[in-house]
Amino acid sequence: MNKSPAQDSGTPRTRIQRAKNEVILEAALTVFAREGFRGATLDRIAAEAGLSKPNLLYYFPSKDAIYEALLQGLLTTWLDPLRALDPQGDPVEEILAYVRRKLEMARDYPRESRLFAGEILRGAPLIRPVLETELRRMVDDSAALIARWQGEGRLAEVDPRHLLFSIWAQTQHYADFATQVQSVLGQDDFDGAAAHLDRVFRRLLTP
Amino acid sequence: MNKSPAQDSGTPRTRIQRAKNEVILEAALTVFAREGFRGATLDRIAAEAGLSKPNLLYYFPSKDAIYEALLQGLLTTWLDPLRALDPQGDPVEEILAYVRRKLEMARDYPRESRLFAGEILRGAPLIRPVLETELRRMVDDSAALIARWQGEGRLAEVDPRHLLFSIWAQTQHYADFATQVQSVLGQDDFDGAAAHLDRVFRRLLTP
DNA sequence: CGGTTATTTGACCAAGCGGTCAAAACAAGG
DNA sequence: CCTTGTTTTGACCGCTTGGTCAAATAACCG
Repeated sequence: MNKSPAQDSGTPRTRIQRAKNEVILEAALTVFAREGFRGATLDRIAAEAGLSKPNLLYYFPSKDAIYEALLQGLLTTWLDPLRALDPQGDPVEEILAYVRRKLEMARDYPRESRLFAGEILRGAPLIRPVLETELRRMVDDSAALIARWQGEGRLAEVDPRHLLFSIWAQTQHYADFATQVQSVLGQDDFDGAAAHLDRVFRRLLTP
Repeated sequence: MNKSPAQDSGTPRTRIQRAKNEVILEAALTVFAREGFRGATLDRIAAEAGLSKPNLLYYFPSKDAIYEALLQGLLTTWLDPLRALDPQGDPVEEILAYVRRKLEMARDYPRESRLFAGEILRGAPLIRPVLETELRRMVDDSAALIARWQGEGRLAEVDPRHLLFSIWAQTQHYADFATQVQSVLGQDDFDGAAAHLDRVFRRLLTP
C-alpha cells in the first residue's frame, strides 16, 4: 500500500519528508511570485524543485494546497515586525526602526512580498479571513499604542491606521514594483530608499 | 469573403465596430483586473461583454491583442496627471494637487490601477519598454522641476524620484490593496486617506 | 539476505483553454 | 425580390494543465 504523506494530518514525519516539503515550498514561492497563482504550473514548480510532477503531488495533494501552505507559513513571518514595536522605546525611533525593518524585508524577501501582493490584488480569496481577524487585531493594537504615544505628545498627530498603510505601501513598493523602479532609475536603490523613508517618517512623526 | 476587422490596420472603421471595441475593452478591463492576465479567459470576457467567444475574436485577433490594446490605451491616461504639474504654480500646492488627483484615480479607476499593478508585478513583460523610455523621461522632467523648486528654497529637500515613488505607492495602495484596507478598517476610507496624505505631504514638503 | 514500507516515475486522462472555420443570420442597396 | 458584404454562431481542434494510477525503484529493518 502506498499512502502519500500528503494525506497525513499534521506535520510530516520523517526528516526526508520535511526536507522535501521545504524544497517544494521554496520552489513554489519562486514560481508563484513570478507567475502568479494562475500563471504558475505544477510542471514548473516541480522542475524548479528538481522533482517530477507526480512526485510533487506525492507530498502535496494539490496546487491549491501548496499555495495555501505557502501563504499560511508566510503570514506569521510577514506580520512579525509589527509585533516588535516596543511600548517602552522612543516612539519616533521605534517606528523608524519598523520602517527600516520592513524595507529590509522588501529587499531580502521580494518573492514573499510579491506573493502577498498578488493574493491581495485578486481580492485575497484565501487569506481574507486572516486579514479580518488577526491582521485587524494587530493593527488595532498598534494603532492604540501609537495613539497613546500621540496623547503623550511624543508623536505628531497622524491617523495611526493610515500611517501604517503609508509604511506598508512605501516599503513594499520597492519589492512589488521593483521593475518600475528599475526602469525609472536604471537600477535598484534600496539605500536611497532607506534614506528617503527615514527622512519622510522622521519629518512626519517628530512632534 | 469575410475578413475580420481585427486584421485591418488602424482604427476600426464603422461606428458599430468602434462601439463593440469599446464594449469589449470595458469587459476585458473588468476581467483582467479581477483575475489577472493568466486567470482571465476569453469566455469570461466574452460573457462580460455579452458576446460569444468567436464573435469576440472577430473584433480582436487574440487574447494578447486585447490585453495590449488595454494597456496601450491605459498608459496615456494613467500618466497624464504628472504632466499637469505647473511650473508656474506654488510648488507645495502643485504637488498636493497631484497627490489628490492620483488618489481620486485610485478611487474612481481601481480596475486600471490593478491591471497596471498586475502587469508590473509580473515583471512588466509587455510595457517595460514604455517604462524605460516614456515614463523615465517624464520622471526625469518632473524630477528636474522639483529640484528647481528645491533650489529656489520653495520645497523641502527630498529626493525627487523617491518622492514620486512615495506618491505612487501611497495613492495606488488604496486601489491595489483595497481588500486589505477594507479588512482592517471594515470599509473603504478614501476621505480619511485624502486627509492623511494631504497632511503627510504638506508636512514633508513645506520648507 | 528477504520482506516491508516509503518514494519515484512514465503513461495516461478529463477538463479547460485559445483559437479556427464554415455556415448561418443579418443588413443595405438596388 | 435578389445580391453583396458584414456580423454572429455552433461545432470543432490541438495544446496545456491539474491530477491519477499502477508499476518500478530505493530505503529501511530484522
